[in-house]
Amino acid sequence: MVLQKRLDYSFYGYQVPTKRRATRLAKRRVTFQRRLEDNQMCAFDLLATVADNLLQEKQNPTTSSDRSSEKDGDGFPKEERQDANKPFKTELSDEASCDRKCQLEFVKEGSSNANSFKVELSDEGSSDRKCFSNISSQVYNQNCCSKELPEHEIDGHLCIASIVTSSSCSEKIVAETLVDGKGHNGMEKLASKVELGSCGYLESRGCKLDGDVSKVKDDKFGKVPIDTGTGLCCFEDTLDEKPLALISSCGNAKMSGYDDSMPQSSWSKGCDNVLVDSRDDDENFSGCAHPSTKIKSFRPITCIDDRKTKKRLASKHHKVSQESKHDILSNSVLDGNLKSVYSSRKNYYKSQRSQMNIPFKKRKLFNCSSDTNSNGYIRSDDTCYSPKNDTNQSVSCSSSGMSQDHGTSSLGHSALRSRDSYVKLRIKSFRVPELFIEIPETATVGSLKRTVMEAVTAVLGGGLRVGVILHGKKVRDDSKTLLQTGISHDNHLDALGFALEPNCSRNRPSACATTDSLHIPSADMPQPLIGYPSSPAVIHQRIQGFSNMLAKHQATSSGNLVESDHDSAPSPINTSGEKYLSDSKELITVPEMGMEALAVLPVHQKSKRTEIAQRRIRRPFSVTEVEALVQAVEKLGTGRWRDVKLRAFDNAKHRTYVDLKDKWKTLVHTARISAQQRRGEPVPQELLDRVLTAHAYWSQQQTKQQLKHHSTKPCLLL
DNA sequence: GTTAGGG
DNA sequence: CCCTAAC
Repeated sequence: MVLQKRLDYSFYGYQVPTKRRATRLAKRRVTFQRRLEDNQMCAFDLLATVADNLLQEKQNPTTSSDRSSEKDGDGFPKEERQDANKPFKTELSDEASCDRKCQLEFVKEGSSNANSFKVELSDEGSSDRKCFSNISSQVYNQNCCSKELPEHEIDGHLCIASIVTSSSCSEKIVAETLVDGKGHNGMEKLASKVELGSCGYLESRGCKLDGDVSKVKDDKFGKVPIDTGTGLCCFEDTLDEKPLALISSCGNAKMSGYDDSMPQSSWSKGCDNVLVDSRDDDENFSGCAHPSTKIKSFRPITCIDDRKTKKRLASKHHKVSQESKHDILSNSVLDGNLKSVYSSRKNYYKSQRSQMNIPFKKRKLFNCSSDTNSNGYIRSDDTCYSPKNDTNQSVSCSSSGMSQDHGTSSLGHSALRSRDSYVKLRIKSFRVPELFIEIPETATVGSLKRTVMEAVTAVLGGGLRVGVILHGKKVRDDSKTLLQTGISHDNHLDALGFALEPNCSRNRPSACATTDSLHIPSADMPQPLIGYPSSPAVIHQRIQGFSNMLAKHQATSSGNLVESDHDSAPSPINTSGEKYLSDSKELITVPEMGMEALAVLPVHQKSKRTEIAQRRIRRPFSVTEVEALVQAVEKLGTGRWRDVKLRAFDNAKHRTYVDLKDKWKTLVHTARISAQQRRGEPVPQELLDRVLTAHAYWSQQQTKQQLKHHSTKPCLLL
């Protein structure tokens, strides 16, 4: 099973209504428009936005006109309308019983080319709908036209717990996205560290990612039927048809309700419903289950002309991606972040009331599409994974940094504002690079958690630094004052952004892995899990860029052996992947900025990124591989790397002959140094001895050859 | 496209 | 692993 998890997601550039309409009808027809360039909107936001509106409706059941009268000057409804203590209910079947129910429906609008979809709010039969247009250049897969979200009862606080995506076009089921609370906590810490002048930053509450409680508990989750009939939304990328990622935000989320020891297989296949329980400390409890909410989104990927990119773009990969496009399923889970959003909203109502116009700007998301980005803005990406192998499943989960959003910032627009000459910034979150995890279905949830934790730790532990971006440019001069730089309280700081950047190259791999992995289709992996024991060890192997690979290959005595491309999955072959790579490694955040700013920033930085080559993920050679290499070299010699590759690593597509040559080089070096000086996974001395022997032998042969040449040549000349 | 070697 | 020169 393949799990792709993004710890954070972001997007930017969609417009939020600036005003509530005067009439009820109008009010309910709020159109959110995203910039085409972004071409994507994550389901999370979509839902969040809708939920936001729902919340308002709930709070103000009256018509908008009535509501307006109730509003304060800033237009925020009074808080007392919220019934915070009332548990959030999810009504799945008994609609009639719900006094207030909202149905979120993703509807394809117009022809397939309309490229827009709506989210309809059906409130007691009425058709309130919010229309999102241009969410994706191409939304909806042919097979998936509409998505229906389960009804949610709104109770004071909305909670759209999860968005699970699955593809109706494919039988493949999406795996679960698990978010390890720890991992997220790490992120939170990260974010909090950078936060400047935070006001009212709240700890994100732990959110549990739960299976569909209503059903899962009974059948051990996993039996929840996928409701393809309701219609799934598939966002297809028109640009290059690459599979896009799914977005889901996973804040502090943790799996609960599952037995750690339970094999994932029990739920990985059938459980496409993920329920997120969001608990709010302020409120007794609020949770919501969203069974069968499925959204599939594809992120548009722009092709880059980068030479390197091209180089690395294995045609096969492209191919695969495209092929797999249909197969891709991803689940996205919305998590507690949403909740946070609402809480924050709540706070707004409570204290600030000024930002009504900018509902969701709070989630600052920065997307950097492949074409954009240069300064580490990352497009909220998406993750797509589509293993051909049925056994493989992919999950993509992106979590948004929204969890930190508590709406406490005093000003809606930009976080920056102050009466005095202080610049107040509030960084809600930094984006954490995507992680790519592949784990056998038979692994336990517990091991999954550990794996995720490991990956997260690797990312966060790599050392980070903060970068400041102003108007799309990195501010490198640390000695300048804020004023000199243009970061002053009376300036519009919309264009100010921060980025977490790796301090060293260390983070790169991880980022890459995650990013790339998305696009690597299953096709790419000839032998998915075959030949790999589904032991925990394998799991480690799957964590690209982080842990040592403990791959246990079933060494074939003869030639070809070793890794199929599992590991290569994460390979940065994709164009998008490449670009993102650099992006990924940077955690990005921006103070609350207006939407425009968000949209604009990436653009500024567009060009630069493209040029940054993406480094392949580091894939330490396993002992098995080393053995295969040694064996091949013993036979073929040191000058025939291509043959060595074909002989022993033909199936390991991520190992080029150059890699093998390099490895041999290091092996020779390793063999010559003392054991104490060696690092990484220890190579058996026996192998090292063979390396030295073979190296000596072939060096001698080479020398002989050269001598021959030298001796013959002169003769000829003479 | 391969090799070899420095980085 | 990357990059390049050299073949």
